Amino acid sequence: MAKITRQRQAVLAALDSATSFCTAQELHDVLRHRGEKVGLATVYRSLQLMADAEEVDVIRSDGGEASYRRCSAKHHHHLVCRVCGRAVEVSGPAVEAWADRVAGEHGFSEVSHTVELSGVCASCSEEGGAEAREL
Amino acid sequence: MAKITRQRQAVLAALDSATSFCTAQELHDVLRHRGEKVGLATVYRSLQLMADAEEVDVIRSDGGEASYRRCSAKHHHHLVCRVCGRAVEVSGPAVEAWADRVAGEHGFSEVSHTVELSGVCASCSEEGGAEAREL
DNA sequence: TTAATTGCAAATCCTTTGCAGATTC
DNA sequence: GAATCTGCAAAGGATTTGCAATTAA
Repeated sequence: MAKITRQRQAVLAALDSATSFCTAQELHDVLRHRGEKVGLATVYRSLQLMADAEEVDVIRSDGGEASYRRCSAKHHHHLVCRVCGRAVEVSGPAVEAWADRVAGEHGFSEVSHTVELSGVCASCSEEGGAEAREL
Repeated sequence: MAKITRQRQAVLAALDSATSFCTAQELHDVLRHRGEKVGLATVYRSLQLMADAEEVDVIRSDGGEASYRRCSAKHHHHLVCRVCGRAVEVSGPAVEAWADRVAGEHGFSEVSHTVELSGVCASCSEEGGAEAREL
């Protein structure tokens, strides 16, 4: 079973230090800058394993790439700023309830849902275009 | 502006006859079987145009492919069966309102949201594993 | 020791693009 | 006739995979 290798820990650490969702390639860059030598394929493989073990969340961007995020135990969603990329975690009891109800009405069970909100945060909309320097 | 070509109409027709979401490649196959000669690239291009014009819905599957579906004019979401792939359109006034409120609370504007529900539909869960033969 | 893991590069898969010829308006 | 399409094949970008060398247990 799963061995605890330097690479695996590095990927986890990179994931932990990320503010929001990251693609495998972004994580690979982070590791590279940190001086950790980890192959891109290994990053992909590690993320896959973690995703299978449900240790990380996976979402698909519009471009089709997979983004990963280490997830806290509890279920929640994200509100991401389209301009600066800042993300806020929001819990949505209302949404959870809605999802269950709607699913139930249609006879569905074992329901899971994906909810992602995006918009422009206060600072970015005021300044009319402050760039994202923080990634 | 948009020309009405045989290929374009064929893609639209294929999309209309589909029960649920289809990938570009699936649509291409459908057309092929119907005897319509339409290049794969053309299918992609048509779908892109339609998606831009908001004439079709686009979602990303777990595998990373884009799936398209002709949609009614109004905004709505989908409840998809993980087993047979059947999809139900659900409107979510509750979700829309929630999204706006949450975003507002965090100072975000120009909010958009993505919501997809998946589960196992009644027939599939009863039969404990009836396969999806219909695609 | 030994099964699991890594790295690299080649291979895949989905999607996009360049371009010459065909089409719609 | 002019601006748009289409098809094909080549190009791209993300992710996967084969395999020999490496490493944790």
